[in-house]
Amino acid sequence: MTVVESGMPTSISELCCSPVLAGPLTPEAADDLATALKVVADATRLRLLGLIRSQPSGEACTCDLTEPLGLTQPTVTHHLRVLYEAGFLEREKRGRQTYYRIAPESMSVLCQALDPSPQLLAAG
Amino acid sequence: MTVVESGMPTSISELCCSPVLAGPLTPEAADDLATALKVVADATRLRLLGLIRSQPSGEACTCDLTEPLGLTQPTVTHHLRVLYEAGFLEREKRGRQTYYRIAPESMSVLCQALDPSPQLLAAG
DNA sequence: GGAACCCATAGATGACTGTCAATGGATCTC
DNA sequence: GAGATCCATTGACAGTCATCTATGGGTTCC
Repeated sequence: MTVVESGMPTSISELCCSPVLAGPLTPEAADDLATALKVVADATRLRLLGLIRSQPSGEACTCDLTEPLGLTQPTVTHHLRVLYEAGFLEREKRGRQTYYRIAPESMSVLCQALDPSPQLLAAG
Repeated sequence: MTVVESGMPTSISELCCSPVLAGPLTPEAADDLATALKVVADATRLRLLGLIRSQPSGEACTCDLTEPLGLTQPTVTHHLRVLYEAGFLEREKRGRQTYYRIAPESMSVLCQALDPSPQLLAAG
């Protein structure tokens, strides 16, 4: 059986579309943005995103990721879970393996919230 | 006397211009990017950036920032120092006060390292 | 059905960090 | 110069988190 799961939109989709750093932030808005950034502000998770993105199929299962990172399987699973629950990854269970894909637009949303520069505003 | 200090380019300018998340990252590159992201992945520091940016003069001194944040002066000074040393803020000492400004392009550099999406690549 | 494989969970531990109180240094004002 | 003001530094403490070992739950293959 094939089960496709969509990440519960905890942090990413909360950020909406306005470049918040254009003005002062409410404590709540700052917390939401900081929570999403904390997920990406980790070297292991950044490498996971890079590894998954560089796969020809655009996806990777957990066992593909432990060896290049040099970490144990529970640690890799932990980081994949964090990325998934924050909305940066999609996950699909096929047989014994769980495949992860980059959630489209997740990075763009984060950047647009961070940087109110002209080219980003023009693109939106 | 007026002393203008430029942030020692610890993390931000190390990130260069290539969208690293387009492919797999070396442990060193991942560490550099994560270090820069950790600086911004804090609600207090995000609010500081927003407050400074929203000043009509584009700059703010420490005493302007403690009260709207509801934090003590040493804590605010600590966060301003972190942002400065990472290259997100410029600082200028005038008399008793120290004024902080947003370092131009610092956010754009971070976003370009994070997001290899078309509109960002086209702008570069 | 049993063995092998893949992944998730639980619990423990060490390291990092955000915050504060207390203090010191530098500058302005009178 | 004395006092006041602004900022930086230090040391301490509590909370968070990345990692590991050990274990359990499914799935495939023989």
